[in-house]
Amino acid sequence: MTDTDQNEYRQQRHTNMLELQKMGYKPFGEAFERSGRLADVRADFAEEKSVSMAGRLTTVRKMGKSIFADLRDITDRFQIYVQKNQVGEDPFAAFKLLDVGDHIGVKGTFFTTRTGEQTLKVDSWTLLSKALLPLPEKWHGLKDVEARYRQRYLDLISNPEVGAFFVKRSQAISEIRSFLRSQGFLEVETPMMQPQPGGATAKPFKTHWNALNTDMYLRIAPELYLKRLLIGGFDKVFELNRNFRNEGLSRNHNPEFTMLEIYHAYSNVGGMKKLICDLITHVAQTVFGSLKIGEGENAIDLTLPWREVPYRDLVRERMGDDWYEQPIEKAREKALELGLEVEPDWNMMMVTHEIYEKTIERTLINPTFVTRLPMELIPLARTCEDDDTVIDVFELEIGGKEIAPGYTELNDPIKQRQRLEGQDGDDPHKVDEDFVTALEHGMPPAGGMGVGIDRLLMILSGIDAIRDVILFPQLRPK
RNA sequence: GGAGGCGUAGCUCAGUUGGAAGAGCAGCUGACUCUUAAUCAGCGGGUCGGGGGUUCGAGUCCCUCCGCCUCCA
Repeated sequence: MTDTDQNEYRQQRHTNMLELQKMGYKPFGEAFERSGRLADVRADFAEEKSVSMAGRLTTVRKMGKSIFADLRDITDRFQIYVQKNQVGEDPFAAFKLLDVGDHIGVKGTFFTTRTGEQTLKVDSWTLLSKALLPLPEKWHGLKDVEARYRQRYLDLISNPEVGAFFVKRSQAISEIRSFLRSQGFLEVETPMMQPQPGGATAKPFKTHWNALNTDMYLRIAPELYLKRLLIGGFDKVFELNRNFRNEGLSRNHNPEFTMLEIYHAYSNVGGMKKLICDLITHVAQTVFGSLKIGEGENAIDLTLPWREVPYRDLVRERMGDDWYEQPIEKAREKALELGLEVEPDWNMMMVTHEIYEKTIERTLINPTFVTRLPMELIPLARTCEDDDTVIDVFELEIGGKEIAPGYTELNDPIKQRQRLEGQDGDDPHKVDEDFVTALEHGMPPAGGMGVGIDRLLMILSGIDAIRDVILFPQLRPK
């Protein structure tokens, strides 16, 4: 018994492979020089022109002494025509042993069929790689959600729009990098393994460094290292890479996700605001071709300028002008009426923020900068000059999702220590002494910003599950 | 973690009240030199997610485990 006995498909294809081998074909062939990708070759189509192309055989229409078949690569599908008289008796017989899914290379000349389809008349062909398992069905494609993620390669083969999106994702990432570079920002790489996770409030993944017998954490944010670089004199830096948070899976959460963090010395929250407007509209325009996304109720218009509203004004606008003047009991009642669960010991700020997160945030469809958030929510940024109970910050909301928070960064080491101690009062060990020490050496005033890239791409492409914008989303191991 | 839904051929899916496991595509055999979801004729293909139970009899009902989806925490 061998594993080729597993099912009739593998067995049949194995048999076909052995037959081809007998006829002198190498089932897992060699390099093949093609004139170009299928779309490029098609772009230069001319009657009688000689070309070579390679791809995966996706459909085969056998008609006695001639065969029509489709080749596919990531760019296109192209029809080839194989005639017994043209290629010769043995190569024709061998071609009939090919299976859907095999990679082949072909050489021949262009012609146009009676029905007007650009086609390659094959002079010779070679086997590049045998597929021992069949592809998903050609017409319905692969729909099984689990299989699509666990075997993404099958998804990419049978659902062309999936591949098209990930090409756009790659272009968007590339545009973000070149845009920031053109503005004078320096891309840097900081540790993904950190002795102490910081820069955000989230559960980290823990791992162990054997040689040093010490626990390490996958980063939840690169922030504290990027700020060290500001102290070191890099005045405009960004990092575009993965963060890890030890949380569950959902439509909007993958435990590893792509984050862009940007820091600009001598700038502030206003500078960040300008930068994110320019960055997002640039990517929308160059990669997705429009500032308008979707239709109907949830259509998003990215046309500048974007709305800006202080947090408390927004709350008053939705909950009534006297929201902050009422007793806390009344606020709790209203939260309960909205179907929210609030704890009896929550204060006004906590109840209000619950309402904000659960009911108000999701209604902010067109880009909205929510500014002046309560200090308790954000420990690492500065308070406003005119009011030290609110933070000089924005949260950019698009499509009902938080896309990017931007700050005027806190560079006062004394206040920073107080904030960190206040945040984790029970466990003073969690104050990152090394970071506070760095601040004591003097960090320039700066604007800083984080951009959730996966969510941004969901917005720009109109895709509503994070799994569909990540090539290999995490799933429970089988 | 909680509630609900789903899991049947390689793929996409049916399966009635508990009574002989089905279709299309894919595969195999044959015919066919302009087809394109090729067509025509014929033939094979199943651990009904795993395990247990009820029953004369389970894809179907019950329990349990696994995985996926949706909503909630």
